[in-house]
Amino acid sequence: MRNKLLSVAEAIDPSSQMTRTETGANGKMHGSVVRSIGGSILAGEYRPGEAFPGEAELSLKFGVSRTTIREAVKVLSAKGLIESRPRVGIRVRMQEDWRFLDPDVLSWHPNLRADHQFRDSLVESRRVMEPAAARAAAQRATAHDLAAIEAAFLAMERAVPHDMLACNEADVQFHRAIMNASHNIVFKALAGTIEAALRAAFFVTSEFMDTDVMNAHKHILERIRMRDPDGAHHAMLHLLDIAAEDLNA
Amino acid sequence: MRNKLLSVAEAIDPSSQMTRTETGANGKMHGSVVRSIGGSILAGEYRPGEAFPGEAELSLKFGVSRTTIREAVKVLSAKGLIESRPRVGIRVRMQEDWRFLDPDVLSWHPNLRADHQFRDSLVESRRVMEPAAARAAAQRATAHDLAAIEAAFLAMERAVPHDMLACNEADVQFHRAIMNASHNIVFKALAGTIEAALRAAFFVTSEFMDTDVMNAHKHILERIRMRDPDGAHHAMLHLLDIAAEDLNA
DNA sequence: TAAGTCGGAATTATCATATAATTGGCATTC
DNA sequence: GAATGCCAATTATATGATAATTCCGACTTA
Repeated sequence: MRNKLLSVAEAIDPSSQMTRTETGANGKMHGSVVRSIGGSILAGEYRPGEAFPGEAELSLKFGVSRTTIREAVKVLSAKGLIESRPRVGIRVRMQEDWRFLDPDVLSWHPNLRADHQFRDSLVESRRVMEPAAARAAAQRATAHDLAAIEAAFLAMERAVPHDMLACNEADVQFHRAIMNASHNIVFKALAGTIEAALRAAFFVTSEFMDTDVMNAHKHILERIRMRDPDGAHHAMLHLLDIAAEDLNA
Repeated sequence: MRNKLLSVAEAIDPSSQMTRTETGANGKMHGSVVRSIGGSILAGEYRPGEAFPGEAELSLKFGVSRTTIREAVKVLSAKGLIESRPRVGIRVRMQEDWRFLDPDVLSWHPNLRADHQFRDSLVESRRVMEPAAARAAAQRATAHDLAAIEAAFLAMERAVPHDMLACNEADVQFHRAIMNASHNIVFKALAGTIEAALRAAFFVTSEFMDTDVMNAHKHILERIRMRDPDGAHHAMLHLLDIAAEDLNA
C-alpha cells in the first residue's frame, strides 16, 4: 500500500465541523432546536409513526416559546423527517421519506464516519456517478469549466507538500468542478451532497495525495481537456479505485 | 417505433399533481405561500443576492400574518432557496445551493416537462444509476426485496391492458423497489427524487408498456432473482434504452 | 349487532402585538 | 485613514388569544 502522507481525518474536531452550504442555523435558537431534534431522530430515538412530544411539551423541554418550536418543526417537516397534523400531533416519518441527500440531514447523522453502510454506499455511488460525470465533462466542458478544474488541480499541486487541509479542500473542488462541467443538473446537485458527506464524515475524499494520486488527477484533467470521454471515464474510475484501495488497507 | 399504447402524459392536469412524498403543505396557508414564493424563485423572478421583499411586505402581499410568512421563509431556507438575516432581509441564494433533488423543489419547477436540460440530465443519470442499482440488487436483494419487485411487476402485468394510470404507478414502484433492493443509501434516497421528477414532469417513466417493455421488465426481475449482477445491469440498461428510443421518436 | 352520524375535545394553525437581538452603515474619534 | 461606537432597520423570539382540523367515543338507526 501507498504511504499515508496526508490524512486529515484525525486532525480536526468533528463537532466543530459545519457543511459549507448549511442552512443558516447558527446561533439562532430555532437552529439549535432543529439540530437537537434532527439529531435525536437520526439517532433512532423515535420510531416512525410513534408518539412524539407535542409543541407545548417541546416548548417546555427546550425552554423556548411555542413560536420557535413551530419554526423548528416546519424546518424538520421540510426535510421530510416529521409531519405534524392537528389533533394528532407530531410524528416521525418513515426513513424512505427523509431527505437523506440534504446536507443538513447528513450533518445531523450522529456518527457518519463509523457508519459503514453509509460509507460503502457513498463509495459505490461515486464509482458510478463520477466517471459518468467525467465522461460528460469531456464532451461538454467549456473553457471556463476547464479553467476551474485546472485551477483546483494546480491548487492541489501547490498545497500537497505542506498544507494538507488546503490540499483536501482543493481536491474537493476538483471533483466538484468536474461534476459542474458535466452540465448535468442531477450530477451538479449531487456534488453538493457528496461534498457535504465527505466533509461530515471526514474521510475527506479518502485520498492520500501521493504521487500516484496526483498523477491520476492530472490524467483526468488531460483526458477531459483532450475531449476524450472514454479516457476521462476510465481515468476517474482509476482514481477512485486507488483511493478505495488506500481506504481499505 | 413501437406503438404508443399507454401515455399518461396528456391525461392529467399538471396543476393537480402532487409528489407523493410532498411535505405536508396542503390546504395550509403557509404551504401556499411556500409554493408561491418557491415557484417565483424557480421561475427566475429573482436573481441571487438581489433585493427581496421583507417579511412585512410579504405579509401584506399574501394577506397573512407575519408568523405565517416566517414559517414559509423557514421552509424555503431549509430547501436552500433563500437566506434571511437581520438588518439585511431575505436574499435568494445561488442556484448551486438549492436542494435541487428535493421533491418539493422539483415540484415547484414551473415547467419541468419542457425543460430539456433537466429531462436529458435525468435520462443520463438514470442510465448510470439504475443499472448500477440493479447490479447491486442482484447481489444483495433479500426475499422481501424480491417479493416487492415481483409484486410491482405483477401489478404492471395485471394493469397494462386496461388501466394505464395503475400501470405507470406500478412501473414507478418497480424501479423504486429495485433501488431499495440495492441496499445503497444513496440510491435509495435518489429513488424518491427520481420518482418525484417523473411524476412532476409527466414523462412518467417514459415507457409505453408494449410487449418489448414488459419483457424487458420481466428479464430484469429474472436476472436479479438469479443473482446475476452483470445480467441485471445489462437488462436495466436495455430497458432504459428502448424507453429512450420511444421518447425520442 | 353492525354501521353510520354527530359532537366534544385535543392539537395544531393562524393572528396580533410587543420586545429582544443582530448587524450594516454612519458618524466620530484618534 | 483606520479603528471605534452608536443608530436604525430588520429579523428573532415571546406571549396570549382565536380559528381550524380531526380523532375518538357516544349515540342513533336499521
